[in-house]
Amino acid sequence: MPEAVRISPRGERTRQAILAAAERLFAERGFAETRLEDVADAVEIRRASIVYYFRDKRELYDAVLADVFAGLHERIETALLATGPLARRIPAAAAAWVDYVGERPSLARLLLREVADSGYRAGLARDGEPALLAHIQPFFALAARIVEEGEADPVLVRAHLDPVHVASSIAGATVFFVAAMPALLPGHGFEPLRPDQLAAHRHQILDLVHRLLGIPGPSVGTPRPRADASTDASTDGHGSR
Amino acid sequence: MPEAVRISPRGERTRQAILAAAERLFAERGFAETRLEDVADAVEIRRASIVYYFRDKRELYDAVLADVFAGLHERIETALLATGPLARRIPAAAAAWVDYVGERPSLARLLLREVADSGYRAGLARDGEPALLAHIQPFFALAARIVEEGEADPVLVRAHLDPVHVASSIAGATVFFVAAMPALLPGHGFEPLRPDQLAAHRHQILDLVHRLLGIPGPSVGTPRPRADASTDASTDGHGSR
DNA sequence: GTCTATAGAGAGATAGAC
DNA sequence: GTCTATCTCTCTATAGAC
Repeated sequence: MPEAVRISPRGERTRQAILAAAERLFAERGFAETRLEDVADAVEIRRASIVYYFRDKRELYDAVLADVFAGLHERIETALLATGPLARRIPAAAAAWVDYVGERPSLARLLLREVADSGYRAGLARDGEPALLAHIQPFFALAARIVEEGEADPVLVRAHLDPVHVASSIAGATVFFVAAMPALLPGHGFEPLRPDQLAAHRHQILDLVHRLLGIPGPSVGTPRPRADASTDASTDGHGSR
Repeated sequence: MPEAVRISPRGERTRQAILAAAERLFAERGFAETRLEDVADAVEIRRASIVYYFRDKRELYDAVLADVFAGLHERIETALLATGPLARRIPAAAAAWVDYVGERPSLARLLLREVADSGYRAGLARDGEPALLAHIQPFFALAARIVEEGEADPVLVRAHLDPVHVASSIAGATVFFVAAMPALLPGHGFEPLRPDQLAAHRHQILDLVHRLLGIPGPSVGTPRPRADASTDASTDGHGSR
């Protein structure tokens, strides 16, 4: 249902600014705790103007989720549908996941919240449908393709794993890594988004994936998963948002 | 600061009932979305009566967190301070973690939410201090003891891992496993709390821990991490809350 | 201990001017 | 497109009777 609201260049900029501000605030505070007033302030417009672009708060939130998940899907899809054996494409997809979360850490918190909300309550889109599900569906379509392909792949058959189990472990580990670190070690200078620390995490995840697939991974001879604050920042300085 | 409010036997029962109902609702819906009215309804009292036991909503929430985390701490502490080599106690602690989450799944969602909230916003106790931190502190004390002990332990020294990294991966994986499964596969009969599925997850986690410690784990010769809905429920029937 | 009743703040939605 | 003004509802917190 493409909203028929055509938008001028200026309007498009405003719309994007609203989306960006909302993404950050919804991620940091959650749906209920986020005030439209604060979103408006961040964009330096008035609250009522938001309604011009998004019917109501829920629609704005859904637009944010759609945006964030679409970006992720694109990355994962690219990795999974590339050429080459599954045993390479699957780790590539895991790496793409980690990198995307690093670039767009809002995703980590939004996902954390959506998962926490899931199953019961009010996290429902306008039509009373669970919000997360709609945005996750494309990933299942992807997964189904891969599983099908995997049934003819000796590596996958041998590993004989439960994709949901695997995906949920990876997702949980990364999302916790990004969001929980600064939380639990305030003042320790922890920066999970710093390129070197993110790389360490990526390494750990890849290691796990390879192990689950039962194929030799990057860990061979490289015992490096150590990422405390004392790591020398010889890489560079940015990596935050 | 022990509240000086002495409570009669009847009062104690009411208090516990409020705590239990609040735990479930805060976990399912989050702090902001939970109505004290709903808590009262669940206990079959009137909203105003809650105030007799808990000054306000925030205090009730903090009491819930304190209760849940205290229970966890007890389990982990027991496992970690037992006798025997660290290489056995650490996996035991991981298993205790998984089992506790299985018994008290509220913890998974509460933790998910607290982590998502962390860093920025309003998840602050009365004194303006981050809520999570206070309840997590005892775990750090524990961790510090173990790290100190580990410095003299050849196994630990060799593995040379970052405890925070490890703990966050394990926590993330389990919590996602418990909360994300039913969310992402509604209607698939997924029951992460079912004993057999929980056992499969515990196995996966232990495997990971052993691998990280660089010692032989339970995985040797037992390729069993498969936990889809088709698993025959030959164990038993309960395991839900 | 538990209740009824009410006060009071907050925040989303809407109407309509510019 | 963006604003001001206002309406209305929801929910917490409080006062005080039983």
